[in-house]
Amino acid sequence: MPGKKKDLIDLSSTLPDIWRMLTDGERDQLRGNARVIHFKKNELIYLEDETPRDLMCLFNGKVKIFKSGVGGRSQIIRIIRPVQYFGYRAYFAREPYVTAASAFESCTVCMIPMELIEQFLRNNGDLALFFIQMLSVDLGIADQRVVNLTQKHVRGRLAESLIFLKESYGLEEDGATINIYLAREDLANLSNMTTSNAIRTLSNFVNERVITIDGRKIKIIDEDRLRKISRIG
Amino acid sequence: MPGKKKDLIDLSSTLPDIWRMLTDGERDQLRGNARVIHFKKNELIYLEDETPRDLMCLFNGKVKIFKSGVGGRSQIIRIIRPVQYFGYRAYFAREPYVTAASAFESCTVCMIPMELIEQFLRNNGDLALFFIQMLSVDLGIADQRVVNLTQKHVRGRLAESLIFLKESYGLEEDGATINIYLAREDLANLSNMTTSNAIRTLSNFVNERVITIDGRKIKIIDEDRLRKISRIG
DNA sequence: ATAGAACTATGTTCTAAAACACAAATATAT
DNA sequence: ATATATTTGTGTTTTAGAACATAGTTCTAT
Repeated sequence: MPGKKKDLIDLSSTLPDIWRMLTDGERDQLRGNARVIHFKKNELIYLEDETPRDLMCLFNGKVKIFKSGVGGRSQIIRIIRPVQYFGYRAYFAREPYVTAASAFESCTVCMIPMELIEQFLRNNGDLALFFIQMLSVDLGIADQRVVNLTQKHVRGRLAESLIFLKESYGLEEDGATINIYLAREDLANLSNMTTSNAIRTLSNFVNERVITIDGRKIKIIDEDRLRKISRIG
Repeated sequence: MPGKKKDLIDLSSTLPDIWRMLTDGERDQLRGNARVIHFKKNELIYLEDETPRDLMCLFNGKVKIFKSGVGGRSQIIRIIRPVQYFGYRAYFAREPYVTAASAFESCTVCMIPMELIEQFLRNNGDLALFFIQMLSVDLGIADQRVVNLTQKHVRGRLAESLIFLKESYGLEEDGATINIYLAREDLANLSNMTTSNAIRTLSNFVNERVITIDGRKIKIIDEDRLRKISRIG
């Protein structure tokens, strides 16, 4: 069916890790079952308690994975950048989603039925190891995050988030501005604090000449100091 | 070599999940490479920053996985009961350990070289899925734990830990006493609070007739109320 | 272009939990 | 058995950060 949107995507270049590990037959199956879906800014990609069906691969845009906790307070659990996979954990655990995902900004996501992936990796040790490694890395990060979010003070947590955002999404052409446009509320939910505290602490960082802010654009002036603030908590 | 300690252990009954999935040849290899090691109470099993080498399976006893955070403050990340596997995450992530493990009480651990396990699961989809599922479940728990530890108040966190200990290690013959003998400090490190607060909050629970305490023995009197305290935070 | 909503900023008050201090009770070692 | 260390229990003080209040600012939609 020439002309169908999914045929226009070159999966071999957009799904680099997985594509490389597949046989020709598996690649055909993947081509026939992958869907590419576009999400607008702030649109929900999946919801807590839903049944997981697809492996998702973020082609472009930015995604947050979050959880609503006590009194509906939201906590951002992790953020996704291109090209990263997400949405597969709950399927493998045979559970409904315990998190939700939404688009920070408009983005393109490739959806591949998890049944297909499971079938592939049962006979493909490399692919199995690929998922085992991703899960293992994420679990290590989650363990670290428990300690950081519970033991560091507000300044340390915010500094850590800024560094984390920089390392995840990089800098703009000026080599200083963090390449993401986040509301203070999202910054707060990422760092486990109230919006007021995120705002106040950002101002403090500005006064201390560690960063500058221009609306939502954050420029890192003194990364060493920021890292030190993050480290000492 | 009859008489060697490792030959005395019947791996088919002590490693139920993995054993079931192996071929006869793999079972022979496993028998030849598995070691059984005994740890005394409070002995360290592995340390943060060490290189992971073995898959560990707890045959009996109780183990804590913990991390030292800001100012050396320790946080218990998860606890292991027989028969559970641990120690494999860091190997799969190709990282040094980010946690340490020690014996709550004297225990027996079976060590299997990770190289062997990796080799097995490359050709064994069921075994690969077994590890994928364990990691996926643990990652879901870690995500939930981030929210619980950061958003719940002291009472909610302690109530949650008590229920968690009960569900992990069960009750003694009286059907009420939690089957683990923990110092208040460990209870605090599990629940992200100071020892004083663990002691004080335990006393409060006693006054409210939710539990009774006799030294380190904790008896759950009103589990419904305890669950409610945990839920509302 | 303008109204309404959402976001940002800052000051003030309040509270949960940490920090500290000390005594009593237990455990451990010699 | 006795001394020493560790753990438990409680009261007091201090503080980080939440909650609340209010105003200015910037989006967004029609």
